[in-house]
Amino acid sequence: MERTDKRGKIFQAAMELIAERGFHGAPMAMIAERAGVAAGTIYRYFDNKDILITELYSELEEELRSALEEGYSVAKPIRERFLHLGIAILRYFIAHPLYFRYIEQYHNSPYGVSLRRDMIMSKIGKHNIFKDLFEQGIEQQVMKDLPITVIFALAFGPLLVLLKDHIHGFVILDDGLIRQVIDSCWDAIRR
Amino acid sequence: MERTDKRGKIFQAAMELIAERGFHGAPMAMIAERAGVAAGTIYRYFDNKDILITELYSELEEELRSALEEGYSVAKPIRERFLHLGIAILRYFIAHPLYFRYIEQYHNSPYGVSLRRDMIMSKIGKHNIFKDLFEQGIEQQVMKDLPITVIFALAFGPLLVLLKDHIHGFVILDDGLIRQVIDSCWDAIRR
Amino acid sequence: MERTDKRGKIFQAAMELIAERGFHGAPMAMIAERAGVAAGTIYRYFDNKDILITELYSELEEELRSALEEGYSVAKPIRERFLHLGIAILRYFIAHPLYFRYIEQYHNSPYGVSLRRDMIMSKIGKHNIFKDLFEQGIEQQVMKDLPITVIFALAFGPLLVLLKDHIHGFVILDDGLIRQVIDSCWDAIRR
Amino acid sequence: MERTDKRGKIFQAAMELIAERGFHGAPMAMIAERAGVAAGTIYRYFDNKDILITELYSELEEELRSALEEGYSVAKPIRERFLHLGIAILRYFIAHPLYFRYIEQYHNSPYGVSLRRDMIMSKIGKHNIFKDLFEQGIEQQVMKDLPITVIFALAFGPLLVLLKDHIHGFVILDDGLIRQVIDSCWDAIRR
DNA sequence: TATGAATGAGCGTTCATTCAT
DNA sequence: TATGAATGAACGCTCATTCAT
Repeated sequence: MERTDKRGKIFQAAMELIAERGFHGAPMAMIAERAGVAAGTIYRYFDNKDILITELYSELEEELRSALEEGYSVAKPIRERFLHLGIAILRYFIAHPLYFRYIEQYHNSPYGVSLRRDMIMSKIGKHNIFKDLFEQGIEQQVMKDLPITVIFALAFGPLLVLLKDHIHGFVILDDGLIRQVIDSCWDAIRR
Repeated sequence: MERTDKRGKIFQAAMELIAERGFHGAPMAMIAERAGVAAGTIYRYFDNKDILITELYSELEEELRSALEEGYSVAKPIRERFLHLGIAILRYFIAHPLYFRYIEQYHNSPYGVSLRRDMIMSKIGKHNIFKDLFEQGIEQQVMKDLPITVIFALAFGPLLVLLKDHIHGFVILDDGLIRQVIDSCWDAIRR
Repeated sequence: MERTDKRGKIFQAAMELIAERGFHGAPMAMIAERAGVAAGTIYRYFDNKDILITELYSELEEELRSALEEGYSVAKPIRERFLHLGIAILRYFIAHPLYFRYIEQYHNSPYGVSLRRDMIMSKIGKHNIFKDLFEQGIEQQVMKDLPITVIFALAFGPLLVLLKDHIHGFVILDDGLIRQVIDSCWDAIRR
Repeated sequence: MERTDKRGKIFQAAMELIAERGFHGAPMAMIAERAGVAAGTIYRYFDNKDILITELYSELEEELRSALEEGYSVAKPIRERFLHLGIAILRYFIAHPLYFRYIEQYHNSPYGVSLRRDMIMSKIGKHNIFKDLFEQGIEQQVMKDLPITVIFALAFGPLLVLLKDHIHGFVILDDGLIRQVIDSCWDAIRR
């Protein structure tokens, strides 16, 4: 459609700058410059900065969801599904560290407060693979009988911390370590 | 001494506003107003906003540290020490939710980037009770042989997520649940 | 090109206000108002107030230099060249009293301290017509054998005082008086 | 009288700071600190900063006048009296460079604009030794028949420039040079 | 549709001055 | 008389947003 995909360029520029410098380190003029458009042009695509930020977040979240669902099958056993998700999350954000930083920035800001609910958990609509997985896990007595919120925290809380550490270079998450980490998370929630 | 303790009032006002609205949602004039002082007065106590923010953080961190060390004994067995710390962290921040929010804001900002290292881990000087505990745990083969960073993430990552949830009302962490959570964290790191 | 020449208007407004009221009597908002622009607009043309002040000075200095060089010829005898310069200086600043005041303000401020060297003397590059003139004058034994700094002071010090007086209305420098003054200055330096 | 002469200390502190840093580089709090008094104390002695500045100027001017009058005799011939004054001015300010800087600051500011009239010329009351000297000089046809303002500029303009240069280290005014300079000034005004 | 100059509210900070002690 | 904590107006500057071109 768009010859130059200005919208995409604005998105990319905003994502990079905000991920690297925070919302207040990324003025609209700077986003425009990096996107190669005029400042006013951004407002053709987004009503204001808040909307740009929020839509960008939604898009990233959607992309994450589809990445996680790739190769995911509800037919597989609980544990296997859990391992798949855990590994997929780590791999995804290791491959896209800026996405992780952006999402973090978002959650840790007035923007994120409104739609709330933990990062990956943001189940809009009926089907949330995490929720489904955990409910089944508890039902089948494979997982501890704890509130889903708690299961979620036990399962993925460590990943958030580790991804931060990985991005900052405090630890290197290779495939072996990733597997050990997810196994340990499983230990936390399994019966 | 101080009849009115303006410094304390400024601290409290800044902490509340920043916890609730972020650094940029808390202009100095607003902090001053909530503290019941004139804008210029803040500068008698803190050279500038950055220093106010940083000193406030240091103070909160120090308070946390001393809260955790209360009743903590290196003489006790590893597992018991771990339980003590986990429970203490949750209880402390449940009692002081604004402290938690403030500290989160701080870490998720250019300020926190410099001293980096996860929240509670910020070990100044030689002895860090977390580091000591985990090193001994690994050495005594009570904990998994993983990098300390990873152990730390497994042990406390869930708590960060849960505290957020608790503060937002998505879960209620009573004593029973607290205990179950910490037990589960232990499951993640124990051999 | 520019229909409205905002940069020029800002320059003019800044020059007038600073000349009349000093640097601190000319807030950016006031400069903006007189220039007929918004306060923020100034910053499109000048990074900050210091740069506005410094560039304005450079521009004025350049204009002065070119005014002095007009009709000046190194081929003419020393005395004639001296008369030309003296008269030209007085005429130039009588015609542009605000320039004189601005330049004075500049030299009498932290800004002017760095490039220092008396007002008109500010020789950039090799060739300074004043320096050249005085060196030749001394060499040819037409002028007293004194340090150039001293010759300069004797030659132009009176002009600075007189221009101030003229601007304040304490004396009226007409062509006759101008000539007498410059002749007297020549008396001070000639052998 | 005053055991500690706070007024004098405030004067000295203000003079030094303003001479070195300009009016705006010398906040009342800084003056107070250097004077060893509390900020509020200054207001016991001077109604406000403007008055402090103005009174300080008057005092310096008075001190200069009395320094110049020392050894000055109307009985001596014109030329001798002129030499006396010229040399005395240079010596005085070479000995008190901060006084010179302060007076310069003062004249080059909104403060100095009101009482105006050139530095040393500020004749309050009937008898001004400069005015008297120049009037007699003209009358006796020892000096050129020029407006007193002009004579004054020719006589003392060079000194102002040279003192600046001396203070900045661009020239060293020793006794020999001082004499040559004053002689040259005499050349400018003498018939 | 795209531009980017222009806007002006809002920020962090300074400092002359006041006043309770 | 002296203090210095407190005040708040005013400053330089930023940046989300608008709008004439």
